[in-house]
Amino acid sequence: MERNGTVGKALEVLDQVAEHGRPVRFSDLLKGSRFPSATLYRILQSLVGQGMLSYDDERRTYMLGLRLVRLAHAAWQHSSLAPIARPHVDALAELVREAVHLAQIDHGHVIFVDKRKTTNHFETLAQTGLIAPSYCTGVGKAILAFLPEETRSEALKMQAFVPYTPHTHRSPKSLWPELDQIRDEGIAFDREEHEQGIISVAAPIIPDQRRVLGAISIATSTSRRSLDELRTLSPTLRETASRIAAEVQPWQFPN
Amino acid sequence: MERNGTVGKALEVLDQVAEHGRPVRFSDLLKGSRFPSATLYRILQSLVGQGMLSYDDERRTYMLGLRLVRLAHAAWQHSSLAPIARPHVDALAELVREAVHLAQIDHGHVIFVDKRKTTNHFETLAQTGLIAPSYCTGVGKAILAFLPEETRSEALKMQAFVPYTPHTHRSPKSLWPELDQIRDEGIAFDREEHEQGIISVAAPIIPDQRRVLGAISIATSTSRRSLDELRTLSPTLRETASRIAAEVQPWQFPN
DNA sequence: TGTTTTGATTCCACATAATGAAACCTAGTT
DNA sequence: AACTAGGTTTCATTATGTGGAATCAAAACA
Repeated sequence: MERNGTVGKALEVLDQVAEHGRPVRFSDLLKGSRFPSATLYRILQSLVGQGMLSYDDERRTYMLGLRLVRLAHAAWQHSSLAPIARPHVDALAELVREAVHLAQIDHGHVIFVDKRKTTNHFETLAQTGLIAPSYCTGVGKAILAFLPEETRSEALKMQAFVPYTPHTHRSPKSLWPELDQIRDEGIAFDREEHEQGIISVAAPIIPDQRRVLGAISIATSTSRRSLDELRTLSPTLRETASRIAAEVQPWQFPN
Repeated sequence: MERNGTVGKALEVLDQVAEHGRPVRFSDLLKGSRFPSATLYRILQSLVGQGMLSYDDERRTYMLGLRLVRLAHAAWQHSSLAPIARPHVDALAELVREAVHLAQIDHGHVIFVDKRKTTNHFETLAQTGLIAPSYCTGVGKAILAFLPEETRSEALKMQAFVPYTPHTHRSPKSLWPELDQIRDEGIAFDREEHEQGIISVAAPIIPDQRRVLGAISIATSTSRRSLDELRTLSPTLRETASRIAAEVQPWQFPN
């Protein structure tokens, strides 16, 4: 058995419910679970009792509970860049009239913590709380490039290198040189690597010269702007990134 | 000791971290905790190991982890009205040019799952997940009124009846008749009961004639609109509520 | 520099809470 | 009435969590 305790098991079940995405019945969960019936049952009871899951008595289904939404409110407010960066993200989106994304990294994966869209004409996959791979997104590469050596190798090991488009990196081999270049320039590009027709520029957010906390990007579609047009926005983007970094710094030291 | 198991204890600690809102040190948590040092320590380790908390090695502080944000994203997507209601909320906000709130109820408390403000377009997502009392908010009363007898009494028991303003209900006694009236009219008003100068109209969202899933409201300040002006918006509001309800219905039945 | 204080982490004997096979419900079929 | 599938409870067993006390680490002090 693995190295996780009781809470690990409970969270495993919670994840399982989350993956399903719709109300799930007990037996459906049982099928995909390594726990025996009785154990799974008690874990579910426990989670429902705690408000992490909600149980529909009539349909006998489980869904994620609202306590999670409440906790997330706190998480978003306190443990991410988002509330600090918000006005800057707004201002940038207003200025460039393109989608602006704010992301952090977690266990090698990009997690979008905020986004601003000025036009409804196209949809990017990015939504708040959504996970994306780091090896094929602007924000992902921007963060990877500035991660300390060891953490970066760790993160790269976790990448699946799924070839989403013809432009997607297929292996760490081809990604490494680009990361070096990104570190030199302070700017990363997504050249339709995650989604056909979607490109972006991204800049890392580095408050104390040592740790990269996240990244901010401007994303658009190839039909609206070219990669070179995006490049001209990079000074503005970098400016915004450093403003956010400056505001994060004092906040990092409590008291 | 209480009726919660190991996961309950872990979640209690998680809540404690969430309440603090800033990175917290071990000793700060210890002060406000009923657990002895060693126990608290292991719970924290466990939560960090699971990614529910993140630990800053340098500053020795704990914050809410990104796994929580990810889970919450799923929770918001799947177990709330918000994604379904979103276009309707948008349209209504655009039409009436006032703040529109979407809320659900959980353990007697209102939880805002979406809000749209047309005037100054920030603070939107920031407030998603916020908790408010149900006895003194428009959405809260709209939901309470249509809850089944038993659930309603349960919920009312949990209300603290804090007198936020001179207009706030002080006890269930005065609230009951209003709830009856709301049930008749299908519309609830917040007459500066939660915040001085803030008023709202709210309509419940009832998909299957039996269960109220949430409520939608239009909120404004007394300086912008009078209560009577708000009342004229109630047909529009009710219309939006029933449109949302209609879309929720098929979604409720999986497969 | 050495010493004390405070905060964080580990130990270990012990108690509790989780486990899972099997028995038991319960509602919907045949 | 007998069957069945999905869900819930029992209970002896054991893994896990517990917390007082000891230890370690790092500031604050002398």
